[in-house]
Amino acid sequence: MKVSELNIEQLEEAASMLKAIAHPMRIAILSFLEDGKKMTVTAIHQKLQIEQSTTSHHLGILKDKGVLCSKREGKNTFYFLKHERLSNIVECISKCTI
Amino acid sequence: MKVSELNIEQLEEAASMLKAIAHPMRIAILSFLEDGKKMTVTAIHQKLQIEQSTTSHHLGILKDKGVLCSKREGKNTFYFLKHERLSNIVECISKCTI
DNA sequence: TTATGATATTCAAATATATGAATATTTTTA
DNA sequence: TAAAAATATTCATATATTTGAATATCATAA
Repeated sequence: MKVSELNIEQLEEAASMLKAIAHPMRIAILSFLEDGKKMTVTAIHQKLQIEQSTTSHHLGILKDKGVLCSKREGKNTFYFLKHERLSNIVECISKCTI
Repeated sequence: MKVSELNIEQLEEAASMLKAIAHPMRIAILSFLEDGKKMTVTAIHQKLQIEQSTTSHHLGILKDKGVLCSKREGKNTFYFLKHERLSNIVECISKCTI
């Protein structure tokens, strides 16, 4: 499908997904999860040095908008990319900002 | 450069560029400008059926954040993609939302 | 030089997003 | 079952974004 054939619903869904990604901490999270890696909330919260609840909010946004998936294992919840392809967005935007 | 090596300034610049794109009308604008196409404010405003001033705001945001360039020719201002590569983002996000 | 067309800017109001403290929930372990 | 660890949710506050009417600016042509 050509991008120019996107209808308003598709434009809104794409925008909502991009908006979820468009935040410095959330881009960092995506970069941690390249190549199928999985991380817990605590691991991300410690690596980013932001509050646990803030981290959980960010992960919730990414999951809600279809960027991440999660899987509970005991006390931990592991988050990971829904589509490997999504790493391309971060890579592409990085190349355009150099 | 690997995405995982991005520092906070680079993360913020990438986020700011992505945030500029992350809007249904602005994604539509990007789709109009694929393949090096150039369009005036009026043409975009008519094609999107949104107000002239709103259109100008959107174009200003995209230009300010480094997504578009503009070139005045007489009374008209033509807008076009700064990096052809940016079409990939829209294409990628579209594939992930199907 | 004035009128017209094209674009940009200012401003206000409505809406959305971000953050983190406090608290609740879920799961395991003592 | 009670305590502890991990995560999620609620809530309030601060900040940012979106929209469009009104107006200003810029460029051309009469």
